[in-house]
Amino acid sequence: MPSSKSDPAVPTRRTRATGRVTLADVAEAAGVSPITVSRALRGERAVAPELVERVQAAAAALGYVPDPAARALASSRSSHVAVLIPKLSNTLFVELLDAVQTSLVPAGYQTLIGVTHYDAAEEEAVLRSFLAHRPAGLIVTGSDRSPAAEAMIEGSAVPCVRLMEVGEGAGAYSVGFSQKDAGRAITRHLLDTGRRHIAYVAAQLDPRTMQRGEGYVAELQAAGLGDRVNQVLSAEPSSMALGGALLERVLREAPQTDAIFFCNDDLAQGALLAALRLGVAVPARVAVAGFNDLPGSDQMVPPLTTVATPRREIGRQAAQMLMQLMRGQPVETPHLDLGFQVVKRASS
Amino acid sequence: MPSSKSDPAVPTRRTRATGRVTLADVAEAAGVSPITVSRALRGERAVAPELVERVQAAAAALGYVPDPAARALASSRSSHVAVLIPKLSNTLFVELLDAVQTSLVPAGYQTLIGVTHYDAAEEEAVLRSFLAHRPAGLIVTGSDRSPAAEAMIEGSAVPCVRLMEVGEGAGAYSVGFSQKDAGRAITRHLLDTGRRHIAYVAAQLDPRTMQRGEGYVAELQAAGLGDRVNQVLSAEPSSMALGGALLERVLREAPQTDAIFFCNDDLAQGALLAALRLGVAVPARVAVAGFNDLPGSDQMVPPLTTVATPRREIGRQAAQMLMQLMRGQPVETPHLDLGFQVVKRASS
DNA sequence: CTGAAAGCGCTTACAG
DNA sequence: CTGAAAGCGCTTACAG
Repeated sequence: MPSSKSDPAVPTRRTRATGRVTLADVAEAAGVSPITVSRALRGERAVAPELVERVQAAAAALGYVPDPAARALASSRSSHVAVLIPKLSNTLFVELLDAVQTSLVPAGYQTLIGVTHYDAAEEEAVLRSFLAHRPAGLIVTGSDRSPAAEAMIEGSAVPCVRLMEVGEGAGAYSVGFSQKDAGRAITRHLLDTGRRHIAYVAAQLDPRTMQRGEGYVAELQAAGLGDRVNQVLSAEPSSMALGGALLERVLREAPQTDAIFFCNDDLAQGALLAALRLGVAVPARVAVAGFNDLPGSDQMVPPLTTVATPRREIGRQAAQMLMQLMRGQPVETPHLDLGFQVVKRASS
Repeated sequence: MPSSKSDPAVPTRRTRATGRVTLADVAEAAGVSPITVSRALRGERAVAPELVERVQAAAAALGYVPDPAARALASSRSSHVAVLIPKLSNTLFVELLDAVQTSLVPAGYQTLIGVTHYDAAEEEAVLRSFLAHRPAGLIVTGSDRSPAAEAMIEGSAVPCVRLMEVGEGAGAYSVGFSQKDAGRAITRHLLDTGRRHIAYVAAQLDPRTMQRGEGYVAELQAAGLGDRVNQVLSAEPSSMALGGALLERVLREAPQTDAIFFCNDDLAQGALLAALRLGVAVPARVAVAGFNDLPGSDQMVPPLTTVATPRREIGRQAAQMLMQLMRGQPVETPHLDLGFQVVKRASS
């Protein structure tokens, strides 16, 4: 029979027992105080090895799982890491996210994903909501945000690592590569193969896209072809269909074009398929290069020349860096440049 | 000058002031008790309209943001919704996730994303960790999980909606469509165009893939072609490159094949590109059909015949259903079948 | 190295 | 319709 509250044989229990195994339960089982359990389980030193063992055994036996909410409330630090990315429709960001998550989850952090849609107001709203969770860390894409958003990040004092760009203007900690240098490198490759009328075709127009364009311009100028600069910029979201349309447009409006550098592989893939449909010979009539080396680029007909970007490694290293910051450990290389690789395939 | 703790003019503050604006601050500003603020802000009835207004004004003026951890601890329900998907490398799941998130975030829920990699042990680990957060709701993909995982879901009493499959065996609540019927429909389309040697080529081999295969078999049998069944199953992860390789293999091992139904568009896209490379005429020599209508399928050469699946709508509706469950509201259609659409393009 | 006390910022359950 | 009390399950800060 269930014992009533007035039953004197039953020790007084917390009124709102949730049935959950708590620190106190483990403490009782191990014969120590709750605070000792807390310290032992968190691996805080200053606990006798013997007690640590006893506590761990008791915790395992009871199936104890710490309550993240209680922990967050008491310590004013949650186990959440907030990750802000512009879009889920770009494979690049999904892979970045996947890599970050793969590193963080085994270490006991929960990833909170915020999609900003390249919109400052949305980013601020997401940030506000996330910071209320007192995340232990923050990972954001690039360094292009509103002053208000920057202020929120600064004001929160939450460790923050920025992805994809590197160095000056990329906050205190960043992992990425030089977008401009990458734009230069692929442009140089096209020049090296004899192309002289090279267009840069971009969509979405985020800061990284523009930086690649700057690299393209710089390289043309260095080659004495500054007057040949032809940037075709579309603010529309990037897609394969758009890439095809832009190829057509460039060949119509600037028929002398003999090479196109697309800011992202989805555009370039779409352009290659459109070229097949239209009977435009690639690379004979026009060379095509992309950026990022996304899935499928090596399968195209012809295979797509592109710039391979180390996004998985960027995600992994950013997670490592953030974990060091969250633990209060020093970071030896606050701006980590992981480089890039020009991948020469048959489209150029 | 900063007032010292012993300064008698300073009212005693909580020792560990975090600087955060709390319920108590709002209560003081509004001249009511904290509990009234709590109720007013949560929109609980039984608060005088005038007070609600006063409280909201005070909260806005102070920039009050509720602490999710405190809320979770006190109510033993967090604002988290855990979403379990097999992989981030399949666009299908990313779009599902995006749709779920787009619906949930504006309603004040935080999405916790768990990637299971089609691995039972990983799924159990993720589930264990997520359930410790006492999520308000749970969204999982399909109904293929270990008894241990099912038991954890049941035992947690957290409302759960399953995605992509529908009806019997798909738990208490599901949003999706009949994978088997979709497999039948695309097979019938191939039969209708005169094909008689149709192969079903699948990778990854999750339950949904197998259900599509059952539909393929059923439709062939219904057409009196039960002896023509040719299922080529690869446990490898799905990819465009694999699709190309499987096309080659099928045409080599079963040269009489005049149509291939691939379980996912990435395989089919890879097959179409391989066909271009190899000079295999599609659809003249062999018709190709895919599944899901992923980005790019309409751009292929020739454009890919496939089955359009309403994954965004599935994500959206699942989120709506879950919100009703989390609010304790009744759900009129616990198994929501959103159907599918055969998209006839030039590859068949 | 260990612990008793207090508190994190909310909500629940009980009164009135 | 409103509130005082207690408590959610941890960690911090202070002692010893």
